[in-house]
Amino acid sequence: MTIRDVARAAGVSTSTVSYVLSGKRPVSAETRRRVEHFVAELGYHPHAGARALASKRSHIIALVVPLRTDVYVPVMMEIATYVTMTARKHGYDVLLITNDEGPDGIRRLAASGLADGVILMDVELGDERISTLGELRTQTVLIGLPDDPAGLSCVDHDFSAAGALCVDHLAGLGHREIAFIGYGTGIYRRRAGYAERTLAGFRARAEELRMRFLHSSCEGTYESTAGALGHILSDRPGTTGFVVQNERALGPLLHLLRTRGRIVPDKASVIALCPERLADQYAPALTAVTGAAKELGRIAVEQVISRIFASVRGRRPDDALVLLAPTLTVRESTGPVRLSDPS
Amino acid sequence: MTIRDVARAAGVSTSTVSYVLSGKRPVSAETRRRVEHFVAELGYHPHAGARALASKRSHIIALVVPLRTDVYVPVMMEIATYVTMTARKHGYDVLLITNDEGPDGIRRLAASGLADGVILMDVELGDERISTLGELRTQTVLIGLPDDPAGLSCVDHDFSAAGALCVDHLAGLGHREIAFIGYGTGIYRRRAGYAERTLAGFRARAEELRMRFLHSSCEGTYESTAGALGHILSDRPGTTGFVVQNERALGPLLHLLRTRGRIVPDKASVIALCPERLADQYAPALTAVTGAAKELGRIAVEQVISRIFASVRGRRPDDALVLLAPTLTVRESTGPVRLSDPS
DNA sequence: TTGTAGGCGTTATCAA
DNA sequence: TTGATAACGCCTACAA
Repeated sequence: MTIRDVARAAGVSTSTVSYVLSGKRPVSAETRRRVEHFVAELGYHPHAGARALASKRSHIIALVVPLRTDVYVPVMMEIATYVTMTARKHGYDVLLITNDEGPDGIRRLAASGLADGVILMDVELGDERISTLGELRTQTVLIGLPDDPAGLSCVDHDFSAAGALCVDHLAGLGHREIAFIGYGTGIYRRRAGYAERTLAGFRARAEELRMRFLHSSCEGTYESTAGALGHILSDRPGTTGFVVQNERALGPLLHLLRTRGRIVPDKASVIALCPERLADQYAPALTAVTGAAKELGRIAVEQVISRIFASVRGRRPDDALVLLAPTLTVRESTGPVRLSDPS
Repeated sequence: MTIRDVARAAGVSTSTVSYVLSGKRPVSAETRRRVEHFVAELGYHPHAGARALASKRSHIIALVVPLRTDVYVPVMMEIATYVTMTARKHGYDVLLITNDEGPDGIRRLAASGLADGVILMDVELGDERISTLGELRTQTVLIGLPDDPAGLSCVDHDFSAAGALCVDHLAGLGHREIAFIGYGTGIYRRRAGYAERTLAGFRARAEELRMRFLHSSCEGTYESTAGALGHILSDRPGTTGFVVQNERALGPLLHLLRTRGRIVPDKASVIALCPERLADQYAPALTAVTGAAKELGRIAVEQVISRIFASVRGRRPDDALVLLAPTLTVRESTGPVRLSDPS
């Protein structure tokens, strides 16, 4: 089943079939109808390799996923899913690449013409992979935000705004002494953008509003959460607001606050930086600041594709930098400060 | 940078370069060395499309992932990761396909020659996609177990054995009255293999050992977990062992048992069917029955590849059916039954 | 509006 | 042990 079979069946030349399929030159309505009819009837699909060879475009986008498991995995999977669906909508397929291949993997994709573009997930501040990308002629988009995004397009959540939004919400409820419970120290050490930037946004806004605040790292186990809370409450017993960016610490924290008599939300407010699905799942349901994973995936794909188009037309692609605004959803875990009664 | 450039540089013909790379015919040590030298020096990678066109093999495996989100996502991601890494080790790349394309998506992959083989994840008992696969000449492997796996290869965890293993462990500790807390009813209705088969294994073994048992569905929220536990304890107040196959119910359940005075493991034993990482994370750490996700991915890839090889050589591929034995890891949440003291 | 034909980079067959 | 060369299926510039 090749293009010639379709051409013969429809009584036209192969180029006409090709043009009907690509739309790159006008075809009379009648011919187009006949060709499309036989394409459908014969179940014809152009041979991907032949097409890539002749057109110099594979219609494949590579998605590089991290091997690390400290990121909240379901979110990555959700992004990957939306990347795939959006790509398909534009006639592209998605190739999955694990990060362990490193820069060589991307070089291979570029050199073999396997991928027209690359989407790199989980980019870190100071990411050493970024410099390697410049040499290649592959179009690249980052999900994440490196120190220097020159020559690339980037999409990410506006984590800084998310951190600030948490502070604003708590401040608006009258809290004056708050704490940030984040990820384990390893994550800050490797400068994961989502951790570093959220904390920075939190810090800046808290200082701006002259609030007292504390930052505490937490590995996510029950013990480490207990440790973090212990430190906070002994250093700053007056703390009433908790901003939590650590999915695994949420359950333990709620439990610990309860056992310590700090009933949420009457005696303590908790605001989570986590996906909606998670926030909904606790009792009390958590007020949360969230970013839309599907948007990330969609925009990343549209950015690579637009870069690919530009480069095909011989233009230098514009570098885009999109930061998605976070959303605050108020649920049951935050409330106005009540002066602690002496009872 | 094509094969001709390498050939010229090494002073040989293009076919010699090709044969050095593919190893499909003997090449003198000296020539091989020279060719390999220039391949590396020039950073040559064969053009994927051209290769696929000439050889009729794309060296790409398609991985079809479900869109549904009720499966425990990190496990799917882990499988996908290992599929990718194993595939690379064998010189294959992995194309990500979301399930929303349905059978047409797979037809497209086959017809366009984009994929040499397909791995279908999250296959259900009575899966309607299976029948469609027979028509295609693509080699297919299922992760999961359909009612009728004829003409296909399958890999999956031995969920039935896992269910039985839980019963055995509890029985060995002296429990005589146990309960199974599973997923929401929707999952059983669509006959997800991991749910149905685990429960069947649990049932069969419990009956065999003449234990009293109950099955309770649970959506995974705090409320539904409370509901499930409430039913169990009112119907069978003597229940001392809990088998839980529902990641989200674990936290709530532990908390509920504590508040009801059924201290784990002294007054109640809990055994989880979940990944190690999760089991480790609770206090007390959970005794758990687990399957190795990486093995699943690895075996699936090796099965497709072996099928592809067979079909290339004109043989009909053998249908394999591999069920991976589960592992029991005893932690802190299970212990011998203590007769409840009257205090 | 449509057809003809050259070429894309590899593989593999046939010779030597 | 190696080389020349005809496919592989499609795209697209050029003709008509």
